[in-house]
Amino acid sequence: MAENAPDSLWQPVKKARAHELVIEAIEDRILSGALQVGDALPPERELSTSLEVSRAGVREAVRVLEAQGVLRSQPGAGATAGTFVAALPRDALTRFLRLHVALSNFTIQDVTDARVVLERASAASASRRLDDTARSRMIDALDRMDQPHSSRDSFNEADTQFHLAIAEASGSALSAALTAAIRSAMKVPILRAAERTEEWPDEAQRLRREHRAIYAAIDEGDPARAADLTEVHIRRAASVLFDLESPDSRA
Amino acid sequence: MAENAPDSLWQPVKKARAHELVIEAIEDRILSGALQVGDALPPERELSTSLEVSRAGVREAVRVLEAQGVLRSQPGAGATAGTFVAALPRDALTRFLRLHVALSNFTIQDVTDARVVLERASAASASRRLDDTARSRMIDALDRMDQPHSSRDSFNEADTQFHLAIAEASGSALSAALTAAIRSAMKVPILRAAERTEEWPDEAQRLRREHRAIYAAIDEGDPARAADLTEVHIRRAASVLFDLESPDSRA
DNA sequence: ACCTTTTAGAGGTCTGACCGCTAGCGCAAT
DNA sequence: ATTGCGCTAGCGGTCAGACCTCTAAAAGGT
Repeated sequence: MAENAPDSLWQPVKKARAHELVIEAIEDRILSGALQVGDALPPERELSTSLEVSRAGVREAVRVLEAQGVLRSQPGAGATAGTFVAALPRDALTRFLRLHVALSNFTIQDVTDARVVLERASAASASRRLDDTARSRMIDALDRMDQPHSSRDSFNEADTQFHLAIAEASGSALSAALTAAIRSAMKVPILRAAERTEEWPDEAQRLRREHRAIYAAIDEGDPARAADLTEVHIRRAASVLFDLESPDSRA
Repeated sequence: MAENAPDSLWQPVKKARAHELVIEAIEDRILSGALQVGDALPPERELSTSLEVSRAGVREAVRVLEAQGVLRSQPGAGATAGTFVAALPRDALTRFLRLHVALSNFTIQDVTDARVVLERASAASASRRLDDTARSRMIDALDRMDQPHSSRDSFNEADTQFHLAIAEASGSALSAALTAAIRSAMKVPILRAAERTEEWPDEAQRLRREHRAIYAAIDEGDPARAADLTEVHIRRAASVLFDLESPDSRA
């Protein structure tokens, strides 16, 4: 037999930990369709005997899936108590991105690029399918940003809501979730940057104008202009707030 | 006092669970920059006494952050043992999306739309900055798809690698991570669909041609063509494999 | 100097107990 | 009949303590 086989053929034997096996067991049932949204899992004690791991192992697995928005646990009795399959990807994604941005796994430049890509598409798509609900959400956010005495915090909140409204009007749930998560994850860093910015009134005024222009393009059903204005807006704001250079524009 | 205040003012009192407080404590230190990649956390027993929760609570929190690629635990002794702040968002994102796609929180149509948005941008960006490493990765994947007797599984694997190589060549870490996670999350559903597809040899041949054409556009530095070919490729393949209609194209 | 053994301390696991919560039941007062 | 109350079963939430496995590094022998 060959003595010196390539290393790639001899990958390390994985010793799975108990809670990982539990996660896998639950994931398998989800991926196979045996578990769907709304379904209940067996009680923790029951699962722990069935899977032959301690209850702690089961609980660690449940915690992981709960944090990912896949499960939801509730104490108590009766039909509402127990652990259920859920569908709350939004907050989970936001927390995930916020942490990894803080860890600099993704730089401000990376995040800005991704925002441009996603929000160009959101703005263009929203231009084609704007309904009254979305329209009023955007106008509401714009109006709140117009409050002359609003704090940077509440301005930032309204700013976030404006971009979220566009994302959700785009009609693509995943793109919207990604856009929303990224903008939400950047909310605090943006606020921090705004607090450091001198000449904030001027900048706020500029942001108001840009937002109004984006809204006008969407409202008039002009996808190309909405996309371009969105890109310019995001890149300019990022460069002012975070002191970035504007890289080459993308397709 | 007002009796009928708006519900929004009376949000439910939240009862924080022990492990959530631990997560928050760790997150705060990460968001404030006190904990950075590579730093070690105190031992579990120490943390549990400091935070005044049981070790189980600490472990549940660590498990959650570990699953998100934020922490990494290792048993043993000395400098390598313990729990450390890590930076492995990739697998975490893939698992997250795979589960939520399976739960139909995101439909195939949603995922396809998001892929188009992200991969158009990746392809265009890669066209502007292709280096030899990326070039050889793409060619390698293309060659493996050319193996006449390759199984659908290995074809799918090479297909995934091709799209991954483009994403990573784009130079934007977050876009690349999102693209990679989405394509990886769709790997099994795509394989299942391919196994159901009749006339697979014809479809495989069509995919080979499309991939080669995309590579040619990238290699020649033609961002617009690379983006368009990528969109057509993704939408056509999705419509064949998953029986979708091609919606309106996006900007 | 080198190899082997020991050890300390980290995470990994399990057990069994107890606490807090709440739907549903039954009983009592209205 | 309706309302209100308290009880109870069974769920998740928490905890303490024990034991196991693993491994870098110290201790010791060759």
